[in-house]
Amino acid sequence: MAEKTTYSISELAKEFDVTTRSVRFYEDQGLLKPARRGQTRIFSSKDRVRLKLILRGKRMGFSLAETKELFDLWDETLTGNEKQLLKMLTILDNKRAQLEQQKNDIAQAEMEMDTAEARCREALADLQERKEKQQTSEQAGA
Amino acid sequence: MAEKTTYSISELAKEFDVTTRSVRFYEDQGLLKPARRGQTRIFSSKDRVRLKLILRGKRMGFSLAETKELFDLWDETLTGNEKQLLKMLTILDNKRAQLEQQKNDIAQAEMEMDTAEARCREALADLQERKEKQQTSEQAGA
DNA sequence: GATAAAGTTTACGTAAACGTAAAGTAAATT
DNA sequence: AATTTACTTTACGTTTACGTAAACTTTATC
Repeated sequence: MAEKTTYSISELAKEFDVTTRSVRFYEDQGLLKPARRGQTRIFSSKDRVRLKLILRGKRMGFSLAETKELFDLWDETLTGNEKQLLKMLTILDNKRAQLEQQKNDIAQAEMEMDTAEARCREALADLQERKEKQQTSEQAGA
Repeated sequence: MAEKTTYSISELAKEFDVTTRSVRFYEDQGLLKPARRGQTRIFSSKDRVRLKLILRGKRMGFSLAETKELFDLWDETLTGNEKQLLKMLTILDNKRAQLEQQKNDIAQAEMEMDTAEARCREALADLQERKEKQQTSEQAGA
């Protein structure tokens, strides 16, 4: 049961629910580097992983340029250059700080959504009460 | 010690580290509704809160349009219309789902950053070893 | 062999979120 | 009175992340 190793552009597009245009654009920007058979793009499972990372990055508010920077840096670490490795470590630190900020933001947002929901439910309950009162007063009047 | 209740555009810009251009743009898009003294904008603490929410939203990857939608909906809930209240509740649910997705994304990213950092540190350790070996061999050769 | 289906390049168009002058007003300072 | 300082509006420019159309090739199907 080996993992599938190559993908067509439309296979990837369908799997991740993006347009082929987007995939080609990501290649154009240097985020994907599919092989070619003639003109046709052939995506590897590495490309697939990168696409997944691109999209997650987008959901997290990262620009394509930011994501590309990470990809490039990561590739450079494979050369083992000490300077690059250290740079990668500090960048990882920065990203961690960003994630902390995002977690805080999310926690705040969740709290505010809790109080917002509570207020909505109260307002709805009030409306219900009024409805019932109106019904009883109608009964009394009948 | 009452909270300050009004702010100039540059006060807000400085506090939140955005340009006055951005603040004016947010007003233009209907996200802020400062009062005026003559032509000059006078921002209330409500405006200040909204600006804070706008920026948090941006950090979380929300567009201005999305944030505006939330603002508008929230304002509408104050009228107490039942339909609006129910709509608000379902939208809150959707946003919660989004936040869950983001939390998953963040958790995934953190894990991958852990392994990335580990690989960096290993590579650095390898480099250190080689350096030391070279030094000892130099000593032996001398 | 025609024709559809999936792929390609090239290129212009667009929405979002501002940046960046340009030109003017209004109040405070020298 | 002149100038600095903080505002204002108007409006064109820019970047990002694609959409969309045109014109073409390659492969599969009838």
